[in-house]
Amino acid sequence: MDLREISRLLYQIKLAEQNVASSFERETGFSLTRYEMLQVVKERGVCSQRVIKEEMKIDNAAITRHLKILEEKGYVVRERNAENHREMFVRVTEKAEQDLGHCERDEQTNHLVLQALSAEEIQHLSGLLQKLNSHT
Amino acid sequence: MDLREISRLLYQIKLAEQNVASSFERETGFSLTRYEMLQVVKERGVCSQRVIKEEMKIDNAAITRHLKILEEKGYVVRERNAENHREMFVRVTEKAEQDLGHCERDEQTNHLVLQALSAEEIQHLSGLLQKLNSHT
DNA sequence: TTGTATCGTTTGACAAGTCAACGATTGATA
DNA sequence: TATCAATCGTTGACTTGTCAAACGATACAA
Repeated sequence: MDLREISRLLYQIKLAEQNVASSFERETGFSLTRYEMLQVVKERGVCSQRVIKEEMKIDNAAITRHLKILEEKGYVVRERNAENHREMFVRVTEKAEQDLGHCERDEQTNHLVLQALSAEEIQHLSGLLQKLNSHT
Repeated sequence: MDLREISRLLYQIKLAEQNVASSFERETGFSLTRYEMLQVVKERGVCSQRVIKEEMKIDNAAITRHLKILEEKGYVVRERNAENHREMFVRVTEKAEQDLGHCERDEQTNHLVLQALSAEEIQHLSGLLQKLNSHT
């Protein structure tokens, strides 16, 4: 396994990422990152940006900017934590719940991944990625 | 397999891409994309940007910009095709060959992927990605 | 020969990520 | 208690990708 073969593999991962992310956005109307972010916030009810950062492994700056956009679109509300004014508390709005539920219902079977891979293959892929990601 | 599970999987792919790309760059000194680009050009001897585009599935604009940087660093030379002045012919320099060979020798076993996955697992991952990528 | 379509590349405007520097709070300590 | 350090978030500069518009060849038709 020389460097050239490794780079081919890594480049395949890059292409896969680009393909799936853009098809996800095309099909749902949400960017993958913002969809995840809304789900993370929704599942916690209320949470600080630090929690989002730890959960999503994404840079603080990116979070601030995504939340600003989500706020403008009326998907989240932010307010300072009264007990600790450094923290911003985020929660999703009714509108977000509705729109998320909406695309949940719309896009059941037509996703790129489901077309390309069987359930077992997806399971397998997920396991490999988890192993890869856990090695920092 | 609902939308939430799909987005989790896709987000794993995104994280994997970010991890492997940045560790590749840290370890070799080349960005993954530019390394691939140099290899593609090197393997063909001389080629037009259109060929790079088809091989790498990357936008034209990105190619132009990467090549500009590689040219500034002395890794590639570009000249118009004398038979068709629309095309730019690209080839790698001596310096590129040397530096590529250099990091080839340096970085044999310490790559993230090799630490995380066995040879069979890598094989398997590659197959799954290929299947995924071939579905557009 | 003169449009006109097409090709290959370049450029500009945007999206989404990084890092580093900053600012406001809070907590710890001398 | 005054100061100093750590925490949380924001902002600015940069990278690397996209798409769309523009550009200079070239090819082909009338």
